Amino acid sequence: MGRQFEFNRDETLTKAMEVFWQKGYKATSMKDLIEEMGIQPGSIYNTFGDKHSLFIESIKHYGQVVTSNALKILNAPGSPSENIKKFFYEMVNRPAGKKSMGCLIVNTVVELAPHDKEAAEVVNGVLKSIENAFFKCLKKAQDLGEVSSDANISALASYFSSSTHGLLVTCKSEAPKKQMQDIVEVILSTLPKVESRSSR
Amino acid sequence: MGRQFEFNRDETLTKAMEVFWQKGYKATSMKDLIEEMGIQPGSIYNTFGDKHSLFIESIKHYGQVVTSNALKILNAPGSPSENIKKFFYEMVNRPAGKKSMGCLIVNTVVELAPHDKEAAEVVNGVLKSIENAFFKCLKKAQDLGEVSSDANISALASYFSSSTHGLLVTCKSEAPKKQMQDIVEVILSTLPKVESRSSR
DNA sequence: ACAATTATTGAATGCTTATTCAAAAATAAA
DNA sequence: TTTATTTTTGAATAAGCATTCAATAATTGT
Repeated sequence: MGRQFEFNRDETLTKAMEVFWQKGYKATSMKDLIEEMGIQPGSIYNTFGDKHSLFIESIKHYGQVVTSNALKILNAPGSPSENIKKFFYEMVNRPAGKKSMGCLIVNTVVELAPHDKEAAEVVNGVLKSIENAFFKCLKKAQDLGEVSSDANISALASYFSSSTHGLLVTCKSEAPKKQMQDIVEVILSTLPKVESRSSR
Repeated sequence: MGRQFEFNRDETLTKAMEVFWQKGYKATSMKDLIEEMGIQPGSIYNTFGDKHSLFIESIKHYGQVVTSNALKILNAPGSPSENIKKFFYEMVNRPAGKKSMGCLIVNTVVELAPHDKEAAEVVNGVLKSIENAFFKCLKKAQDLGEVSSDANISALASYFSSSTHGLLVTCKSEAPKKQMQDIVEVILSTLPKVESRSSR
């Protein structure tokens, strides 16, 4: 009963997420959001609450997408250390346009986390999930004998997570693809090779 | 001739730099700057130009400090690979208060570089200087036989730079010191040990 | 057809922002 | 002491900001 919505909630949320991703929280104005989401202020406030609530929902949504994507790669059947390699090579092969955008989670850690407890909780949760996925993947690798049984896989999981952050910052600073590939090669050299292919 | 300045230019610039470092560019208001720098708007505009010019000068100043500090460590006499280790252990042992502030250069890469050409030029210059310091340090290590002569030291330099970014993001996300140490251990495992001390 | 309910609209709100400027204060030269 | 020069002050400005709300439009149940 009553008038029905003219817009799709998920679609407009995705639009908002993209604006925040591209411009950051503070640099995104309600005017930007109104234009990109294609709805009027009243509809935004009625549906998502204020700007901050909309941002929190945006990073939660982004977090879900990025987490499920990471899990899909790291939990894929077959060699777990090959899956970790795929994870990093996928990062290097991102579409050029999205490179300067980095990752909304990492961007939020840098821009907001220290002063915004609510945002910090969300992004720390996402980071913990992905680090945990690395850990489980390494555990499996260890069980299969791909990784030495006395390796500190907890440390390795933290390292891969941190290395991901590093790549996402590096790719925002005009680094050429070749350089990104070089970095990934070194990151992965901390893992024993499954098959001895090509490089150095 | 004429009235003389009542404040010290460098001191107020340092104050401004600290505010930008802590809060970011967009989240820092002129009111914040007026309070922290301890001078009135007219004096700021008269001395530094507008907010953006003051920011550019702030990141240039920060860049000089951080670059000279990195060079001091990496170019120190003695073993170059030991110097690289010191560089990373120094990062882990930063005062706790400054951890959530990360690094103004990395913060700027994430917040502004993609949309602010002038800021991008400054920070990319700083990053290039530090990566180059890593390269020269690795070259010296190679000449001394501390690093294998067929190692790709250009790739390693990019890797150490990217790893630094990663650590500076990780430390902004409430990561405990132990975890930071673990990560550094793995980062440094890509370097051959000079002396075989403790950990693997 | 009417009443009740709910979404949409966009102008209006009041607050914050960066920036300017005229007046006042301090200094140095004449 | 007066004049010229330069800095300081802080109120004033105008633009931009997030947010609200009364009016309007669309829909459903009676």
